[in-house]
Parts: sequence; structure tokens; C-alpha cells
Amino acid sequence: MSAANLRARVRAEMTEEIKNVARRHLATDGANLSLRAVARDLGMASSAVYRYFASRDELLTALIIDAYNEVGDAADRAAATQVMPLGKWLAAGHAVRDWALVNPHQWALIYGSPVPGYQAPQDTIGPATRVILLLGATLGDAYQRGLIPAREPISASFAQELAPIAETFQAGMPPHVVADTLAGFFQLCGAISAELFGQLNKSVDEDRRGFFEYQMRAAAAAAGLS
Amino acid sequence: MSAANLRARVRAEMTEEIKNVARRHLATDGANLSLRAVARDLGMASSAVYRYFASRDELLTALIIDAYNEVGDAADRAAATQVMPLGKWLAAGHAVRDWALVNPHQWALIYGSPVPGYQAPQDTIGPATRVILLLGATLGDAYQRGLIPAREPISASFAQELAPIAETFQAGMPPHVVADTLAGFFQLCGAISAELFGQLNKSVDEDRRGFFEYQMRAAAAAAGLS
DNA sequence: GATTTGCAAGAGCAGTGCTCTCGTTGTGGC
DNA sequence: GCCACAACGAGAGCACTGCTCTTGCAAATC
Repeated sequence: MSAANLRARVRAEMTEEIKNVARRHLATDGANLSLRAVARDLGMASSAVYRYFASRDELLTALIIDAYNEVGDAADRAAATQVMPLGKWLAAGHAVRDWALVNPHQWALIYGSPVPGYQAPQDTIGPATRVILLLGATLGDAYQRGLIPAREPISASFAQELAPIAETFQAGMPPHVVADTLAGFFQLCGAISAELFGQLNKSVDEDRRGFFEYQMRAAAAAAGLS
Repeated sequence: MSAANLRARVRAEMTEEIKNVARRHLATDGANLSLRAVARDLGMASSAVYRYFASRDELLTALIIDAYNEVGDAADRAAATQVMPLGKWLAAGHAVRDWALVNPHQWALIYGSPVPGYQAPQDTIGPATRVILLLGATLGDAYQRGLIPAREPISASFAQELAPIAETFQAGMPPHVVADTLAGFFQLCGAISAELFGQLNKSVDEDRRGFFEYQMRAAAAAAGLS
């Protein structure tokens, strides 16, 4: 029994070890991850790595799923510390940004331009939507609590366009809440990516956190939450 | 004289030809541009390409500068067709998005995650700031025309933080206009990247243009322009 | 016309992802 | 306890990459 588990346990440890080394390489060398270099660091032949990951893409996929879950966990944890929707909204945003600042290359992996030949498999779409679902739930909760004032309804065609996305959120969310959730999420992604990838002027690294919060508050205010 | 120009003219044509083929490869194979493949397509030895570009990075830099200028030209042209600031703002946004939809890989090159070992040289920062400067000029013009209502001033520390960026815009622009310009630009980048890189649900590709305009209008409204 | 310069081609080096084969070693059935 | 079997690691090898160096040729200059 325990002997039977030996192989499985060693395999699980080895898989995790490979991912850890790969993450380290990702942090130093950037996105062009070399499987051979990872194998060298582990003191094993490059062909041996293929016993654990069928290809470089599959290793990248594993890292991507882990990254999505890490940032999703961070956002969930931060939101859980707050009671009011605006507090959850801001806490989640800061949590995502903090995680991105600590793990910039993993952020680039999931929210940057897609890796050249890489095609995201189905396994990734679940973890990928966690943050946006959290934001949607937060705004939806605010709407149900009456914290978001009534607004003239969005045009019918626009509402119909957003319907498939609205289904993945809470039932009964009006289209403008769905739209503002997406807009807020894109603002979040744009702000973090711009800060990370150097679009922002170098001289403003003093209190970027304040400017980030300014934007997240503006996104919440655009939705009617302030 | 004309014979002396022959070399120079052929060289210029060859340089342009290499960039064109490289752009075509970029559009089909993604960001991992192969210099050898480009050379093969041109019917020349790979080593010959190094007479025109010292390295693969230098070729990428040339493509990046061209892309920045292309999107900058498109935004300038679109804004010039409008007279009112909100019209310029929306037209510029749509022009950038339209260009990105036609040239997604070039968009990824300039606004996606940076290429692995690539370090942007000084030559790129000029063309890189054209779009954001246009947006800043548009909001600044609206402010001077009195189209943006007075707002309670931003906190002193926040204003000081934005000062270095404000200097690159028009003189006398209040900090909140600077902040809203940046926020709008990040919203633009986030929305386009999300649309291009598939963050958006596949079912909503019908009228994404409408949702994009919704976001750009919200960004303008956040700045006080509507 | 002689010489210097710009250019293209080829060979070659070190590195990559990935495949195949070949011993070795742990695992489950008898 | 033994044995077939599957999992595993290592090595060689293939086609590819970016880049350098040398060699020969054509154009520009003196």
C-alpha cells in the first residue's frame, strides 16, 4: 500500500518540483521558458521531463492554471475581509494588483499577449473567470441591496448582446451592471498591465497604489457605486 | 550620382521588404518571429539579413516603432475629423481599436506583454506616447473650453505624484484631468487587449464595437466630459 | 585601372523542442 | 518469492533557431 503510493508520491513531488523550477526560470528569463534549462537545473535529462509534461505547452498550461487560481484565491480572500460591496470591490482590486506586482511574469502569462503558438485548452477557462465572477457578484450584491441607483435601461440590442455573459453571473442582474462589471475588470487589467509593462512613466512609481485606487473607485462610481 | 544612389535605394527597398515579410510572418506565426524563415521567404541566406538588422531584436524594434506610428497616425487622422472634444475622444478610441482589430499581432507587439529578452530602446518612447498625448490634448482642450465642470481638487500628494506626467501634457492642466486621461487610456488598452486576447466571452463578438464605445463614453464621463 | 567598401552565401557553433531506443527499477498478480 | 509489466531516466539524434566568421563577388571611389 505505502509501497504502492511511493511512485505516485514521488511523481507528484517531481511534478511540483518541475513547476517550481519553471516558475523560477519564468521570473528570471521571461516568458521564453526553456524545458532543457529546467531539466538541467533539476539535474535530469531533458527527455525525462516529458514523462511529466507531454510538451512545453502543457507545462505552460499547468503554470497558467496555477496562476489563475493564485490570483483568484488572493482576490477571494481580500474580498472576504470586507462586508460592504465597495469595500469588497476595492479590496479585490488591490489584491489582484499586489499579486501581479509580486509575480509580474505570471501576470504576463495570463493577462499579457498570448504565447505564440499556444492555444488555451478548456481546463483554463474555469480558473480564468474567477476574478471577473467575483467582481460581478460584488456589483450584483450591491444592486440587490439597493446600493446602485436606478438607471435608464440600456438599449435592447446592447442588453441582448450582453445576455450570454449575464447568464454566467447572478440571475436577474440588469445589463448595465453586467456592462459595468466588465468595464471595471478591463480597467483593472489595463491599469495593472500598463504599470507592469512600463507604459507608465518611470517617475511615478512613488504612490502608484493611490492612482490605482483612484481608477478602481472611478470604475465603481461609473457603475453607480460610491 | 544616380549610380551612387543605387546602393542606397536598393538598401532602403530591401529593408522595407524585410519588414514587410516579417510583418506577414508576425500575422501568421505569432510573436516568435524567425529570422531564418523571413530570409527563406525572401530567397536569401539568413546571414544576409544581418546586413540590414544587427539582430532579431533590432528588427522587432523597427516593427514596433512602425506600429506605434501607424496607430498614432490613425488616431490623429480620426480625431482631426471631429471638432468637439468628446467627438475627438471617441473617434480616436475607435480608430485605435479598428487598427488593433486589423493588426492584432502588431497590437500585441506594442501593448501586450513585452517580448522575453527584449529591452525597448530610447527610439521607441517617442512614438509610443503619441496616442496618450492625443487623448491628453483632447481632454485638456475640453477643460480650457470650459466643457469639463469644476471639481474639487485632488489631494496635494496625489497631484504632486502626477506632476511629472502633467508636464508632458499641456501646461496648466489640473491633476484630475491628467489622472482621467491616463485612466481613460488604460481603459482603452484593457478593453482592446481583452477583446483581442480572448478574455471576452466568444459569444459576444456581434457588436463589440458598441460595448467599446460604452466604455470610452464612461471614461469620458468620469473625466466630466459628456 | 587599382583599391576599398558593401553585400550575399555558406559553414559552423551553441542552443532549442521533441522523439526514439535502451537499460533499470518499482508494482501488482500468481 | 517470482515474474511479467508498466513507469522511468538517460542518451543519441533530428530539425530548427539566433548569430558569427570566412570567402568570393560586385559596386563605388580614387
